[in-house]
Amino acid sequence: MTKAMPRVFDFAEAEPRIYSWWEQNGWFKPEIASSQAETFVISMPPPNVTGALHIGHALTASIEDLMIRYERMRGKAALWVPGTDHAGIATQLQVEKMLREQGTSRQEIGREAFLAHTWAWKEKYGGTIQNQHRRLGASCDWERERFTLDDGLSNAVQEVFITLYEQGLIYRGPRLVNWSPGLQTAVSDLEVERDEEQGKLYYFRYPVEGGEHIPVATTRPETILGDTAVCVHPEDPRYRHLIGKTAYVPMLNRPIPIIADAYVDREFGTGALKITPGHDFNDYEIGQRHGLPVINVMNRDATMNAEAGPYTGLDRFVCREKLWADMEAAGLTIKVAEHTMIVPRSQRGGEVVEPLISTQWFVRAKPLAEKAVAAVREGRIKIVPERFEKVYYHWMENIEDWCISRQLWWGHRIPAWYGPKGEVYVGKQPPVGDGWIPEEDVLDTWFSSGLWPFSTLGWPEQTPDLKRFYPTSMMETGYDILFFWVARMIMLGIWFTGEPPFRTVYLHGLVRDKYGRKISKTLGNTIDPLEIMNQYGTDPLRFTLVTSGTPGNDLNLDSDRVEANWRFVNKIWQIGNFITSNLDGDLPAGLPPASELDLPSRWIISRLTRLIGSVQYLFDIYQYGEAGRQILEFVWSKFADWYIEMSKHPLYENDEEAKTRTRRVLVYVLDTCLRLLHPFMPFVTEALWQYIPHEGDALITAKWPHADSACLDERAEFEMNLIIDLVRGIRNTRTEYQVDPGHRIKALIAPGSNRETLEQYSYIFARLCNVNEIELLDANQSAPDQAASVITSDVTVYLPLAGMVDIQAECERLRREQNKLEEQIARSKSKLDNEQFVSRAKVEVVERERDLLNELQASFDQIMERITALCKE
RNA sequence: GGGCGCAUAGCUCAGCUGGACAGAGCGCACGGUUCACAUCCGUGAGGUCGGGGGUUCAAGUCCCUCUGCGCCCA
Repeated sequence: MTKAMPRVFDFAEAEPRIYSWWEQNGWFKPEIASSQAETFVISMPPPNVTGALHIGHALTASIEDLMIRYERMRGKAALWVPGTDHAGIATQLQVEKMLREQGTSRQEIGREAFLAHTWAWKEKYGGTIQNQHRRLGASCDWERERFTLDDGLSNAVQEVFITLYEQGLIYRGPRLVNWSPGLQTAVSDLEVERDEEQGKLYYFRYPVEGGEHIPVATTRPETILGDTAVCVHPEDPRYRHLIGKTAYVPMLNRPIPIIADAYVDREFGTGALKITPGHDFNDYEIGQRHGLPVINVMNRDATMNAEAGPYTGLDRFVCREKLWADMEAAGLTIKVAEHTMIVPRSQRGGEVVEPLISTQWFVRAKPLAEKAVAAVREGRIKIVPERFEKVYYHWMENIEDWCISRQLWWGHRIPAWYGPKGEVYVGKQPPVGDGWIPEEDVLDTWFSSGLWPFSTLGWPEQTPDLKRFYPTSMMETGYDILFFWVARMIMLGIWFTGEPPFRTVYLHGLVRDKYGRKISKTLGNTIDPLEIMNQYGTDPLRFTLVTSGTPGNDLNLDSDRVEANWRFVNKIWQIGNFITSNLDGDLPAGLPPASELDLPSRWIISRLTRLIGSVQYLFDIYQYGEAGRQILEFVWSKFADWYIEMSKHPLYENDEEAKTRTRRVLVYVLDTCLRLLHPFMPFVTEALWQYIPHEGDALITAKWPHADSACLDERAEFEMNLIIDLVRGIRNTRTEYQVDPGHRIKALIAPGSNRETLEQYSYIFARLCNVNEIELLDANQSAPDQAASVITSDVTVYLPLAGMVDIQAECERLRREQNKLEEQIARSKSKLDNEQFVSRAKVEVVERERDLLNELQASFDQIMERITALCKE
């Protein structure tokens, strides 16, 4: 006996209840599968521990949960490892902001107190995002949750650092790095964004010995103070005579050489280049080639240092103005021109990043990258969509050393010590003896997240989890962190475990607003997933996120679609309502034998079987969105609109066996649809499944459907298509003749070759197009003149609409139909007359075309017969 | 400079391995209180699939090229 269902799906009530029921039963754990089961493992991209859920997380979680639920239903030991990231810069900024509001600063309270504050902050806000993932229905194994600063993971970080150092792959040294003056730390190349901006190009005259001048242009005049050469093209006739002479740095009068290098672009600016190895990456290289000294003129806060002479202490931009004004006064300036240039800005703070000489720790990336490239080339890692493989190769093959030290406090402290004589020691513990000072810097957050797939499973310990679940199966994340994260996981994973950390990389796009604009706080177009879930529930949000786009491409999120999918959720619920309210007592599980089934049942089962096959194919090629759309189409436009409507006939008649058969089909189809939909919409499907007859405890652990080709029934599909076409034709005709929808009409059917079927299933017309009286005509019987006709294949339905049918109008209608058919027949015939088509196209295609032509021909004959009988010239 | 993506109905998007008439949702027009659902049902209007060329018996779908928009790398 089934329980009565509530009339509407109360997601606010159901979601938390169902989620904790799942969780408490341990169904999120891989242990529910047998110990021999194949594994399927995803490491969740760890969100910022103190962050809040945004729409991008919702997309990530929706896709990953879909994958996990699908594989779990397929019987795999599915493990989704959740966790969070300490997000060094972001979190430190949050806490510093708080301290500022309290009137203090991290410098004031010191490192230890600051870290205590940050841990407290993490404890306070750390749970937020996990709970928000619960709201999304994420079926991850919370008992295996990890945090990048956990002891185990910190140990992994140290292990990796020390090993790489011992292998000579980590080194420390002064180098030109990207310095973020606002954050007061070095950042990696990836953390610098380069955008075109409108700036100025300053032209000025560089004094040369002997009273000559050489014109030079720069976008950053303040760096003049750090120039150590002027460089010209060796073949530039304008300046050739100056090569080897001495120039003098403006305002400082420091002598520097004029050198020649083919790097100089003679077309740009004045064709002469000032060289500042201490503040420009290209100049640094030129400086190396020519053995030029490196002069650093800036402090870490981007004020000028003592090397700047009279400008010492000025901010870099103030210095720029002041220096230029002084040069102008000294008659050294030429002009200032508008200029579009590339400005490097900090990804985080947005301020202009300064190339600065600084002693930092680096990873020599090339050896790691080589293995990482090979893994993808050899197919041990597959990237979906495939086009990203090219992007990956390009980056990996041109990889630069990775600056991994950060002048922050929140993060993994670099395991290094400096001895009293300036020695460097790398290890977990300081060496014995006095005077060893620990390294102050911490590691780039991505260094620890680069270990995520194996550090979360216990590495470097050979834990049972590591043995069973590593390598993981799927890395699902946004394409925007392909380099930041995915590439580094691959490099470090292979280097340290000897295996790629995952088999497949699936990259999704960015969520944008409905007009395709990037989501940003300043634009005010942020989409809060929590707001959407409050309004519509989780399922519509998830379904929308998964079905609105295609892999690897950005998706424009339109709230109208969420609303439409909310209606879909209701539709499913109402289908359940209908079916459960029409059940009575126990129902045998499964389907009755096909031989006992009526035409609509054989048809819906055949269509459902095709759907399952199609969904399987689409899942196999990661086309989840299309799969979801097809399921929706089936549920709404096949099952609800047709089968359920037709099922009312047996359900409301008195044949108990027919009733039972229909109920079994209804339950079977609904059950299968719920299984197919569960990975997309876990809550409503589970909630509803509990109301229908089922075996097993929960849908979350139910078996994924497979297509049984024995259920395909082409004949049934043909016959149902015919009936559906006729029903549609009758509906059209009724509308065209403006027959009141409530008005029941009579139909005379000339059944052609389908007499038996139409006789048996004439109730469908009664039910679906309000025809109350049906008469099947014999071959020799003629139809009344006062009737509209609906023609499909060799069947004609006459609707004697007394007083409504104007014969002339009907003839016009028929002639329009005739013309249309003639066109179609001509098109079809010309194809079949084409020898090339018949000989080269696949047999099925040719056969289908022949069938089509036969159908068209039959309709055409019918229509001509009617025209002859009815229409006089 | 190199690479990539997108361009399909008024709007937002599908269309996977090329195969009759090009699809959905929303919007629009018309009509519907019958026992799952007005969070619904029925009917309809609306598209030279960005332009051009090519491959093929067959192209929105593959190739080339041009235009526009966006992204990544340098």
